[in-house]
Amino acid sequence: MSGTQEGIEAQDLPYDVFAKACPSRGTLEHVTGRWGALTMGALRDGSLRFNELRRRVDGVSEKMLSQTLQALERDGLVHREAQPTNPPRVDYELTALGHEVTERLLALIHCVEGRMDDVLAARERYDARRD
Amino acid sequence: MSGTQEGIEAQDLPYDVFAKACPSRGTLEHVTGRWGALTMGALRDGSLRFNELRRRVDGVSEKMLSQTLQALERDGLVHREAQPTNPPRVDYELTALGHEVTERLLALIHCVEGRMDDVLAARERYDARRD
DNA sequence: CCGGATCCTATATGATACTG
DNA sequence: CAGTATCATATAGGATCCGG
Repeated sequence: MSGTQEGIEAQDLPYDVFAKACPSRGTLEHVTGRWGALTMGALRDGSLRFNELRRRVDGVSEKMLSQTLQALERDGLVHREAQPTNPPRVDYELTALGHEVTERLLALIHCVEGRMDDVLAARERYDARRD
Repeated sequence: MSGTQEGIEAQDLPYDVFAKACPSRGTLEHVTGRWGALTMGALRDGSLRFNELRRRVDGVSEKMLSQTLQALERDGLVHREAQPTNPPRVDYELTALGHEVTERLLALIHCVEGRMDDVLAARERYDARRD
């Protein structure tokens, strides 16, 4: 037991995000978090510098972008390439693993974006029913 | 400009999650949020009652589950079926829209779960390099 | 240009008690 | 059972200044 999804095509994976203590839960949060998802999505088409990323990920602060990138780099999803020049130049790009994850992530994002009209309509119905 | 992803297969979608003010960003957060993702994933194989969900989504509190379900219901991703019996019985299930989203979500989750060994190895390398 | 350090606020989350 | 209400806390997030 212990909170896992039982039966039903359980492939006996060693990692189960439904279990409270599973480390995959943390990584999933890095990937799907507010800034993690957008950062990885922004890097899909190639490497970007720090401030380029800041502009693409509209609204992110320096602090959060820095923090987000470090978590993604630590998880092996993003590679950081620093040039010891002055002024410094740092490029970020997805690793092979990062690309795999980002593909799924973008499929999800595009799915949501493509259905937003339905979502907004549902919201109006929900709010109306609560007068 | 305005923070959108330009060029590159831009399908001119009306909604762009990279834009700060786009409502899709909020919905994406409901879907990918700590409890939203797990809740939708748990509902994939059929409807569940409130406390069944609580047990499947290991670690969620009553409050957060309730709050999460309301957001997902409002977005039209989850349907709530309440029976006016005593004691009350309430079943939650994915809507058609919810299923579409959840499929993508689970593809992402399984991708992450299946690559956790790589992630954990990357973490050790990262931490070692920082002694 | 790329962040690190600091301070402060908002929000998310958790624990507990209570109700129909 | 299925929540809501309340209180307390942790964490996320933002603004700003500073240094390599």
